[in-house]
Amino acid sequence: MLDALYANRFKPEALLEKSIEGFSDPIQFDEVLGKKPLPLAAYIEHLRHDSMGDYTAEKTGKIRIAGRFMGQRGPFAKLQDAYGQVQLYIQKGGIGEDEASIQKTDELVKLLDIGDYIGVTGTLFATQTGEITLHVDELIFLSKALKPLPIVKRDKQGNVYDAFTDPEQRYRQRYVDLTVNPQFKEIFIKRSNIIRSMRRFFDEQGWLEVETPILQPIHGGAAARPFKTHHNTLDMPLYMRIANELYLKRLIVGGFDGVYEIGKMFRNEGMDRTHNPEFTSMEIYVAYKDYIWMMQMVEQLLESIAREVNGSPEVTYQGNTINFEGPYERLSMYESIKKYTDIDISEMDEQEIRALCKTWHLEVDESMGRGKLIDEIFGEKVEHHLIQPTYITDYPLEMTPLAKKHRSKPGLVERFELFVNGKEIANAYSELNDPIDQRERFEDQLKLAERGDEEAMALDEDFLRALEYGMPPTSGLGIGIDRLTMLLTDQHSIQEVLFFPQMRPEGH
RNA sequence: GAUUCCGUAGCUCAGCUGGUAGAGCAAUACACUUUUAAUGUAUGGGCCCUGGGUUCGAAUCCCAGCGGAAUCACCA
Repeated sequence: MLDALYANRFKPEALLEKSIEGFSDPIQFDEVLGKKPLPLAAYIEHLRHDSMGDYTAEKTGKIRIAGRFMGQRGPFAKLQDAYGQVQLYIQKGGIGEDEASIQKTDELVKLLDIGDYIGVTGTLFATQTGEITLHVDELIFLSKALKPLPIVKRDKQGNVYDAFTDPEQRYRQRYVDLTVNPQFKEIFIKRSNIIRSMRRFFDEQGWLEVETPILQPIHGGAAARPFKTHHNTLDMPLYMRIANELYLKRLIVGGFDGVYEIGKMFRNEGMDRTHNPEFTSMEIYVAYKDYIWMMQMVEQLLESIAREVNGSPEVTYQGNTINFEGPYERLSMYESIKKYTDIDISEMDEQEIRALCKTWHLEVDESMGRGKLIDEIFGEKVEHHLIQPTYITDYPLEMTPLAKKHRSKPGLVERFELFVNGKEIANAYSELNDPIDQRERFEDQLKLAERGDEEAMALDEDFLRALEYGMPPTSGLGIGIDRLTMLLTDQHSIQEVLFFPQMRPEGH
């Protein structure tokens, strides 16, 4: 049952009567300037810059567009399509073939509400104030907005009135946010451009985009708590993937030179402004390469994305200017700790490092191995200093069960993480391809699990079997797409780069 | 999970030390057929998040719950 608001707004009998032509003879939107449908707002922008006002009817001909009616002031109305807003001139008593149709159109215009979809045909002209405007000579009703949109107004100084800003409503009703807040819509367009740009970069190298299982019997490849589900026919538990690394490596074993996957990962952990339970990652594995090669590849990749998406390798993020031009600073894990604390821990054993942590009042417990302790120090003392893109390399072996041992530094692995603005955005290894070593590393993880480390990695026998058939030397990389998007769009919160961030259900 | 702040009209918000609701925009009607957020006049519109408590009386004070935000914890 419609309440008073909607009954008042819908005026069903009246509208049906006025709009019958629109339903029976659906408008066909012409192809104009090779674009269909015509992005009129973009076209007008083009005319402003390139044609110096040559937007006469002779030049542009009749134009038909469709979109949302977004308010009226006298004979001037706004029509909004996917690309922006265009002013319409709707002259009372001036639209129609004969008296009857003129009257009908006038009545239809009076019944329009903000948000209604209409289609119009007309010619362009410039008003006294110079705004390029569509002089409407045909108008049909297409679809009704029963609920009123919150209308945001902006003046010439850029002041915003009556903004639709409540984050809860913006996220829950993203369709409204996208309709009335073009600045937030832009973020999502940019996100799409980032992914397209990345995909093109990889495709140009000849690497293959693949898809691997999201439902996995063993949740391998990372350390995190999974979402668990159940398959009825097989009557077995399945896990939503926390990573796809072990599957992509199986494909390298299968003979591909380079494979990558862009997709959702799922981690059953806390939510905050940089974590959502499902998030998008890009993982790539390239055969016959190592992590040194990968560092240089990442520099080229990020610089080219930044240039393509923002027009410059420099971006401003929360007041910091970040430059994605390579090469980036490279510091080993130990060097970085030495640089920011003046203490060299490279020769210390687990007990000494634990003692050091205690003098700094870091939260440590007996379940933490040497690797975790070092990670704790790094997170507390170093991470926040790394504003410009910086590679941290050569991690302690215990922290990284899937990376290859360092070619010259005992106890370390060939790994780097890329930090930007104090946050990790990429992680890469020279991949461990020795099945015997890999089995030992998994067994070390089991020991950590026995000590109470809930994130220790599970052993995957089939993955070991794949390695036993032989895997070429390979370098692998993962990039968090959401965090990269946050950086390139200057957003503080992951929710602003996800169309539908996870929320608690609305309850009453 | 902890702490702090917030929840009032479709939207943005005001409601002081308790006396049962206000503005602007949006909506409706009429007039105006024009401009560049905002024409005028009039009108309608509220389980003041939910449930308890204190009180003669609660949007306001107290408790619990629900939802959101920030910070912290967690998070390779």
